[in-house]
Parts: sequence; C-alpha cells; structure tokens
Amino acid sequence: MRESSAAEVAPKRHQGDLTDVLRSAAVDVILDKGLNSFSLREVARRAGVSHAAPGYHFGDVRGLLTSVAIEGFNTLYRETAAATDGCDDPIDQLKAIGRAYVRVGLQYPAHCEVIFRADAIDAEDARVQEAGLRAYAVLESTVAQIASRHNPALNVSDAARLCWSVVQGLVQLQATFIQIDSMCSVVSVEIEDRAERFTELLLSGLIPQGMGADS
Amino acid sequence: MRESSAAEVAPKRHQGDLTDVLRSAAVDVILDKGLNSFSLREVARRAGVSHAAPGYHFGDVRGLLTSVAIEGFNTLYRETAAATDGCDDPIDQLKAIGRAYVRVGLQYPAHCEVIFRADAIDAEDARVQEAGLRAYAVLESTVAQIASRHNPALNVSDAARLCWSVVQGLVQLQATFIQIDSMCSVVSVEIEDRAERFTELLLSGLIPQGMGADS
DNA sequence: CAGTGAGACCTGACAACGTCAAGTCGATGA
DNA sequence: TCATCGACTTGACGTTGTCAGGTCTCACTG
Repeated sequence: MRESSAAEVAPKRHQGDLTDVLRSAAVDVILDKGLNSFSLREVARRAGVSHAAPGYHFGDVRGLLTSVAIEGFNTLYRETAAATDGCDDPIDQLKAIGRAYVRVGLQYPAHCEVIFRADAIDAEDARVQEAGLRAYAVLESTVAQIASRHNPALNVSDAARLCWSVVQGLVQLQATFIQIDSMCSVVSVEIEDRAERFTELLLSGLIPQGMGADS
Repeated sequence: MRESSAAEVAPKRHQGDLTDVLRSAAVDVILDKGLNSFSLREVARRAGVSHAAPGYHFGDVRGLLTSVAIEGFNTLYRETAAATDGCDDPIDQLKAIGRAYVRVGLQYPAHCEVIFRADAIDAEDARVQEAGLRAYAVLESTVAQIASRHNPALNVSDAARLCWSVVQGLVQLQATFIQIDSMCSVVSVEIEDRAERFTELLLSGLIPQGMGADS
C-alpha cells in the first residue's frame, strides 16, 4: 500500500503510478459509499485526476474492481499463510486460518466485499483466478494435513470447501447475525470468537471420536 | 406469482396490481443482466410502462430490490418448512433443509442474489427482517431438536448459524468451486450433492461419538 | 348526472454516470 | 531539433435515478 502524498491536491500529469492511487481511492469510495453507488468519477475526484483517468488505467469499472479483488486475494493469502506459519499442528493451523480470514474481512471489508462478487468483477481474469487459487491452497493443504494425521478417510476437497463456505458465509452473514441478536435482545458475539467456535464445531466433526483438539 | 397477460403490450393505465408485474420484471432483469447492471428503466420497459412507474410503486431502486428480497425470504421459508414437514427425525430434517436451501438458490437465483446483498436492499426494512427471521427459525428449531435428542451440550444458536453460514457460503462459492475444478481438470459435483455431503460432514460433528445418522 | 377528489400512472426535466474519440503535454530517443 | 509515445485531459454522447407537475380514470357526493 504505497503512500499517496502527492497527486491528491490538484490535477497533475505524468505521475508514475497513478494506478495505486486510483485503486486505494476506489477502496475508500467502496468503504463509505458502498459498492452499489460506486462510481469511477468519484474515484477520479478523490484521486484528484480527470474523470476519465480510471478508465484509461483499468479499462472500465469491472477492471478497477477486479484489480481491488486481486489485491484482496493476495492479502488473504498473505495473512492466512502467515497465520499458519508459526504452528505445526494442522488443527491449530485451521483455527488460525479461520481467525485470519475473518480478521481480513474486518480489516479490509472493501476488498472482501469485492472478492466474491462475481458479477461486479471479471471473474475470468487469469490474475484473479490465480490469486484466488493461491489463497485457497493454503486452506486445502492444512485440511490435507489434518486428514493425513487424524482422519485418512476424510475427503480433503469437500472438507476444505466446507471450511471455506463457513468463513465466507460467516463474513457475509455477520451483519444479519447481529441484527437477529438485537431483535432477540441478545448480546452479539464478536466475529473472531464466532469463527473460533465455528471452527471447533467443525473440527469435532472432522476428527472422528473426538480425539485431539484440546479446546 | 400472478399471471401478467395484460399490461405487457403497450402502456395502459390503472391496472390493478402493477407491483406484481414490476417485481417479476425486476427478477427477469436481474436474471439476464445481473444485479449490477440492473436498472429501473429496463424494468419499466419490460413491464411496458413508463420509466417512472417503478419509482412510483417502490420509491427507488432499493425499494424494488427489497421487495424482491422479501419474496425470496418467503420462498425460502416455504420451501424449507415444507421440506421438514414430512420427516420426524431432526437429522433428516436438517439434510432436507440443506437441500431445500440450495434448491431455492438454483431455482430462484435472482432472489437469492438479492437477499443477502445488504447494500443493495434496505436491510432495516421491518418486512425483510421479519421474513428473514421466519426463514431462519425453521433451521434453528431443527437444530434445537437435534440438540435435545442427540447432543444436549450443543450450543443451538452457534450450530444453527454455522449451518446457515455453510449453505450461504456454498451458494455463493459454488461458481468459484466449479472454476477451481475446471482449472484442476476435475469434474464438478452438483451443488445439491455437495450440500448433502456438507451436511453429513457437519452432522458427524454435531453428534458426539458418531451415533445415529445412518449415512 | 355534473362535480370533485384521489389514486395511478405519464411526461419532461435534471444532474450524475460510464465510455469513447480526440486533444495535449512532458519525457525520451534519434 | 524533432518525432514519437505514454499518460493523462477535455469534450461529447447515450443512459440512468429521481423529482415536479400533468393527465387520465374511477368512485363518490350532492
């Protein structure tokens, strides 16, 4: 995330990397206007450039959002990979991934909003696909380790996708959960805690007969 | 879903329920243009009315989409409730709910796309909240029965939300899964089968020591 | 049966948007 | 010195959401 100290005051020309400035302006716009009132012209305004500059660099709206999505996947990869780095036990790794995933969801909500919005980005873009696959691979390899150590019968692909669905659903539904809680006058659980509890519920299923996984 | 045999040819006046016609036209537009190139004017065009008619009935874009979301939640409630109706065993009920959920996702993709798109609809709308809660209650009561019969220690709220997250994540990620499969040259699993397998993976976690639940 | 009101929709207008074509301007290489 | 090229800008066009005001029809009153 490069600093954008220049280029924010008035229209200038021939900046080196306007793309970074534009992308981060785009994130800003998503954050406080939401994705469905996102506009290239607003991005241009915030970046202090002409209304057509974003189009020049990213082709069109999809192009810019796709670029944000790639950044998001890379962040997801970086964070989950880093989270698993410390620990050897794949079960701890899985918990760490769950926490990392929702943490990314909290810390970069704009990126996460864009990532799986297939109709808003160019999902066919090779760079998105590659970045996404790389992030997914972290999860799958952890699940594979769990399988080999604790449950050889486990279908790794299914289990990994189950985990992914869980965190993805959680990130998307958290707002709804909070709403339900408030309607039922219950104090809401923090999303990271929820992720932890979900992972444990999942785990006691992934491991037969409840061995391992000291909670 | 009322038939809209009239009002489709040319602008007419004082039709009884233009709202239904407009809502179903909206679903059509979402289906073949996607939610992010959704436009009220296109809806009006398909319904054969003036460009401002949708605005008159639904206030604005959010209003129309919110109305679609309510219809979606009601369908979800109807289908899941019907699915659980036949069987007594709560475990079978849960499986049936999972299947019903993804079936609704397949059959009414437009509604499902809208339902959890908090930024596109008015999530504060009381009717949406009520409809959503009603649909969720079906799931929670099934999970509660599972808990009382098979695992009294189970946190029902957590478990129900875990299940919800799973199906929600699954519906949203299915496209990505298919993409991954095709990149790995693997034949994709049908989403209903995937839901079935996910439910079983979940279940063997929800029930301690692997009792019950003949697979 | 004329008159009146209201509801349901239409017409017209406006600003904002995405996108494209064409222009401009600084740096770079010959 | 000049041509060229990349990085933007300017201007324009068609489309959109939304609002104000008009119009038509029905129901009802007297």
